[in-house]
Amino acid sequence: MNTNTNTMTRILIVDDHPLVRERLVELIDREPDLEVCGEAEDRHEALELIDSTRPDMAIIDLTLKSSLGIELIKDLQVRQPELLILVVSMQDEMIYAERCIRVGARGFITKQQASRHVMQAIRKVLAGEIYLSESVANQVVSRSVGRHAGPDFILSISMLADRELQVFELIGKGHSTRHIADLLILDVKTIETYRARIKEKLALKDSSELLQRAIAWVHHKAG
Amino acid sequence: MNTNTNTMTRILIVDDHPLVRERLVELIDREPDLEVCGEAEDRHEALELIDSTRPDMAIIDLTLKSSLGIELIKDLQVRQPELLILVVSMQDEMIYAERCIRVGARGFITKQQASRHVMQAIRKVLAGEIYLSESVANQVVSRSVGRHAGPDFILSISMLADRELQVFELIGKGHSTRHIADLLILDVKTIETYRARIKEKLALKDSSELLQRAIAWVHHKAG
DNA sequence: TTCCCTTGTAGTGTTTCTCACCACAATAGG
DNA sequence: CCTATTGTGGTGAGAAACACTACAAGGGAA
Repeated sequence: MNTNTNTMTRILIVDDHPLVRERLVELIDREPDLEVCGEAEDRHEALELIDSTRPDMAIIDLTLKSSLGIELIKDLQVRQPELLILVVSMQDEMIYAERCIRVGARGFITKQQASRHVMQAIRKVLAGEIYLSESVANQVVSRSVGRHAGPDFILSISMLADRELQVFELIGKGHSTRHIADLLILDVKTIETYRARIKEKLALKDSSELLQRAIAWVHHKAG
Repeated sequence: MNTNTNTMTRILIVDDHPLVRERLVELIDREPDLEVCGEAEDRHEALELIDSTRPDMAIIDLTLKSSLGIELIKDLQVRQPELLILVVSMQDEMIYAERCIRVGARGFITKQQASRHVMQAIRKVLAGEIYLSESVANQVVSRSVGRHAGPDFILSISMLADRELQVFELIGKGHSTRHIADLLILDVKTIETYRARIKEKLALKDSSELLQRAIAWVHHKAG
């Protein structure tokens, strides 16, 4: 532990994979101005450490054992609103990035990225900017080419009309078009129109992209 | 690189997470009698390195990008039958451990384990024994007793063949039949056969039941 | 108030997918 | 040794998705 503790940026690591934690600790501790002030494996430990160590930044794994990472982000934001949160995820699904940023994270990087990118992400977040890893950012770009999509891609789902959203959620639960039609007492053709409109609004190109988004959305809502 | 190369046990690491790879390299290289002879991110690199470096042991991440972990184990066994394989997984699902051991892996450990357990696993496998991490071994017990997530749900899924399970999981992530065929480099017709067999084994009557089960399964695994 | 855009609803015709069978070689299990 | 399972593909009929088109009702912008 460095003696100049008060001049250093203090970082808390929350990840349930020891190998990853250990490597992160090394990467951070060898920077002269950064230091790891704690390591947590789960939500409970994380909340305790956040209170006892008051870090400047937290690096959080999205997929912890018990509780969802997203909930943890929200909790941390409540306890310490000025905390900078960088999410490290195993999945490069852009949905997760959206969700994380929406609830207050300042960066999103996947574990597929080289460690120098991890450090870049840390630096960028510390500098007050938002960091998105390239694969995620590319998806964002390719999506905002669509004419409906503005810079507020994060809110894109809120652009859906009521019926569209209803259908979207049923899709995400794995229901077929026919089944949805039966449930809503509408013609199959009508549901097909909704599917088409949803795809257009969310700039999705085929039905599996639609399905994936819908699954992720339902998953998200369910917590 | 140590000069006594020929007296050392050479290990190949296959994992698509740089942070994990780097940490494994450190752990291994600081042992006097072990050395890392290569690192691979995917199946292709792994097969190349196995031929060019002829390692004594391979440490393999089960969940590579396109979830071909099990297939990779089989391939490696074919190319170099005397190769000792230790599987490192993010999931502690017993099903995977079973399958891995069945196709020739000599050990199964999760990334939730502390790094000293990783080294224990390496040593045990090198000594010719089979290593299973505790959490996995515990699941064997709790599976015959516990009932939280519906044991027959899991049991029935464990009746799926390797390829069937792969396809099942990809379905649950929302991929289309065509996309799955592309990912696994198989004919669409082959995937259709797997779909049919999965439906039969799990007693599902149509594709949306299949989809719903698959989504639920992926969800279940992801927590 | 007029006009355009969005929403809710549905039809037509073409392409793509699903499904119920079939096939066959290689193992695994008994 | 024999049978069931697994991994891989094929055929043809029927179902579903897709790309358009249509049209009435409502909501704002001009």
